[in-house]
Amino acid sequence: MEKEIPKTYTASDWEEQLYAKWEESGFFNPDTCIEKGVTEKDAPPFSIVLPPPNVTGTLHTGSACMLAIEDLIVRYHRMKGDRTLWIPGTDHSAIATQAKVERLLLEEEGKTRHDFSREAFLERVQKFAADNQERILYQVRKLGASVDWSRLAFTLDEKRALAVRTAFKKMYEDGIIYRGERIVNWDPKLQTTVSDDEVDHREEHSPLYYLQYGPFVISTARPETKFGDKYVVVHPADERYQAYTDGQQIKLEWINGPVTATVIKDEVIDPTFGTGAMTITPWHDATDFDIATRHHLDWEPIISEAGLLLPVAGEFAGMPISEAREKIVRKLETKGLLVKTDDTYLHNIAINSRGGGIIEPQIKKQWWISVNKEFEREGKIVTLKSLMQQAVHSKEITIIPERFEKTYFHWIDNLRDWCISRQIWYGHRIPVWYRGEETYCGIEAPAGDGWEQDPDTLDTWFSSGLWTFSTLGWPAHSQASVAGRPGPENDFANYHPTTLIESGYDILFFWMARMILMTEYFFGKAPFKTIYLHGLVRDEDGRKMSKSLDNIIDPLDVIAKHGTDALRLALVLGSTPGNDLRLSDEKITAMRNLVNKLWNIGRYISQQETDSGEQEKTKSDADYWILSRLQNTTSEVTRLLENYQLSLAAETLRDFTWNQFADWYVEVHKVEKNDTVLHHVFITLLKLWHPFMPFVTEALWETFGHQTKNLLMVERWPTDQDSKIHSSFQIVIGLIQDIRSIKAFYRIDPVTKLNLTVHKNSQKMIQNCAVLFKHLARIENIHFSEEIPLHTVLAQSETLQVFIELDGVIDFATEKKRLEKEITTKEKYIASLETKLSNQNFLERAKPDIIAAEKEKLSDVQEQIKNFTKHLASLSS
RNA sequence: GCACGCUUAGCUCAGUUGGUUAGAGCACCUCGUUUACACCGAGGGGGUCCAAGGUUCGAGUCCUUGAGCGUGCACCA
Repeated sequence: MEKEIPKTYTASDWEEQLYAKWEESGFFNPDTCIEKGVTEKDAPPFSIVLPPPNVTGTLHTGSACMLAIEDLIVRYHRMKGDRTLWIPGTDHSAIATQAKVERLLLEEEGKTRHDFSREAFLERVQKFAADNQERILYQVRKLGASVDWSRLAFTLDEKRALAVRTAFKKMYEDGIIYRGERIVNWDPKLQTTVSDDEVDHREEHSPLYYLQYGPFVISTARPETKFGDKYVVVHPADERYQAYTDGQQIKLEWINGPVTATVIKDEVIDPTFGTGAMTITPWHDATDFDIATRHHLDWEPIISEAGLLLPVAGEFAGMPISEAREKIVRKLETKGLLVKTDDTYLHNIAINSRGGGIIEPQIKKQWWISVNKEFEREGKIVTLKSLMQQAVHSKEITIIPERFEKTYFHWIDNLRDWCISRQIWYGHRIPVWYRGEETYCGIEAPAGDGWEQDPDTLDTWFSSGLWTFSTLGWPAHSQASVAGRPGPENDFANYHPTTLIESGYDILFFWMARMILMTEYFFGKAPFKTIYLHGLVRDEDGRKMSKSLDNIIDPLDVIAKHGTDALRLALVLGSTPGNDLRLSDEKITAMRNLVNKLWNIGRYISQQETDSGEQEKTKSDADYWILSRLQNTTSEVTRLLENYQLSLAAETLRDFTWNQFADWYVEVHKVEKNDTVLHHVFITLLKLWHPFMPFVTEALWETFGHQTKNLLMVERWPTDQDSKIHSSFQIVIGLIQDIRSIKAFYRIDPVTKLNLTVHKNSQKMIQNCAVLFKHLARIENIHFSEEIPLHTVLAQSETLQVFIELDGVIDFATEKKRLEKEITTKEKYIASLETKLSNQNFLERAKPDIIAAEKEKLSDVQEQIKNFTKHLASLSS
């Protein structure tokens, strides 16, 4: 090669142009692969959707982890010859995006959304989303993701809007979606409801007040909600309150004057908490709401949606909660109603996890998906809950790691109806119109005058729940799509249901569960076969990355410094599904070194004279050895990838690349010069590595592969031949290592060449590779003899023995000690093997191959110890 | 409260039907610039696999209990 190849691989010199080449080739699109003959028309499909990143977010290490894993799997399947489709997209993330834009408007222009018309505000949000989308998609490219850009989707685009409205309409007509007045999680800050799953809990100390409520003492952490309380609830079996009967009315003095309280007996009360008596505020507490519903009690609002006290609070009306609480407590105190205050009380406050405020439960009329409504499915009565359970229970879906199945079932057990309406503006509008008493649900607005559309929008996860099929042409093309025909209009038939979904375990409920719900409901099947959950990426101290800790690792910084391949490997190697992983500089550096190692193997190969006219050389022991190792590696890596054991696959490859190929075979090649084998192993290795480190392998392929014009990306995945190759070279390696070790032990300069004698019994094995052996072990002369010279040092590997001539160089007293120590170690081992093999139970119950292996071990060690002993004796003579 | 996970070499972690004398990377020690690579090479030290019981011929791996750390869900008057 004329081209000067740099000693180190500089990722930034390659990555951009390589990605451009891949993209231009069209091979990210399975239709192009079929068209160009890379993939068979009837090859098995492999489809996966990219978990759509938040359109206004930035790519974090978690997304990088996701992209690394998915691209790895996708590239493997594409090379394997599967019809591989990976659909990219972004999510409008309704609340998160709107909240962000609102914050920016306030900061930059001092305006709120109410300073705009709904349309004008949405225009601003859409512009912001569009601008940001470009950035996030650029980042996806930087990671090397081989997604089919021609099928790019957005959860809020036209096609998805049609899917959303179609889905809503069907569920509405089936009565699965209903409108109902129930208690909801209300965020006073963002002025919207959120679902149960979007609520985070934070522990907080707040005073627990004990208040005199007529003859009862009740406790509360929220005195500001107590104005309307006219029910006092006790456990029916609580003896302290036996004197009071259910429904009994009691007149008593309360915050703003006399009230009539009614006694309610309900088993939900925990008699051991506080005094065992409590008053209820059904409008602002879910448990209270349940009690009120059960006993048909009245309810009224105390706090407005803006978080201010209502007229029922009398003199406190109009105050925000924070201000009112203290004043109310003071008034209760002066009235003598405050019994005591417990300052040690710890309770959870609910927060909107989407950057919102403290949740204030309210009763509101909202849209819901009923998860418990029974309906008929193939002659059976089912519910959405049971369908979701069945999908995993029947193993139609496998979750990796398996333990998340339990978490999933537990979540479903606690699942309540899903509140899907939001009061924010950004999102899919609820496709329902009202006119007087009439309600209309449809894809389009109804004909006629006077119809008003529901102002609410849908929970962003409603549209995400449809993602696996809304991206595959449903509903526009799903009916007419034909399996086996190319083109996006046939995607539904070709690729639905998808093969795999991959994401962090933190969105198992938000997203996976909802996709299962939707797909099971609409199609009676699961949206994917396998769920692969990766862990959270943490900093090197194991902390979650966050802005406040200032410990965020930006994937783009890592890429700029060490390259995408190094980053991807750092996220894949040494990590297991479902377990968090720590990302450290050391780890990324180590991976960069691995990338560079492969690069330098390529560099070595490029410097060899490739004499194409030369006849293929006869294969040596070492050649057979590396070929058999390659074969093992190929089959092992393939097996591991099929089982989604990505880290082990990478580790297997690293071991082969570095410890077998680079450390031994490249050194062999310097002597034996078998270019054909060297090249073959390297080329195969590039293919095997490609899914893990796509850039450097493609770069090497381009530079050194040159026997084909194709991109490595669409080369065929290597298969292992059936023929088993045998080679004794591994034993020679062991011998060389033993010789080196002996040299180091005696502090002999490694460069020093030694002479040795080989017993006739081992002659053949050494002679087969004599030149090579001499070079690698630094041997000057080899004598073959039945007579072993006196005063030598024994080096052995399995049955192979050589005698190093070191008379006059070393102290044989030391050598005796060394041998004695070796013998002692081995004797211990023999003892443990003998114990095992003399155990009748072991012989009767262990599998025969295990017993045979143990016996072989024993005889091997016995042989070695015999050699040592014999040699020790010769030293003494 | 219910559930799940982690605890293996100084550090970070692998170890998938229980079966080589328990592994890797980094770090450490000794030696080395041999023309692929010092982002390197050769050699080496280092572990009662959290504890205690149990099942088994055999346990890092399975069961029970406990400890420490972490996570999810529920409750929270």
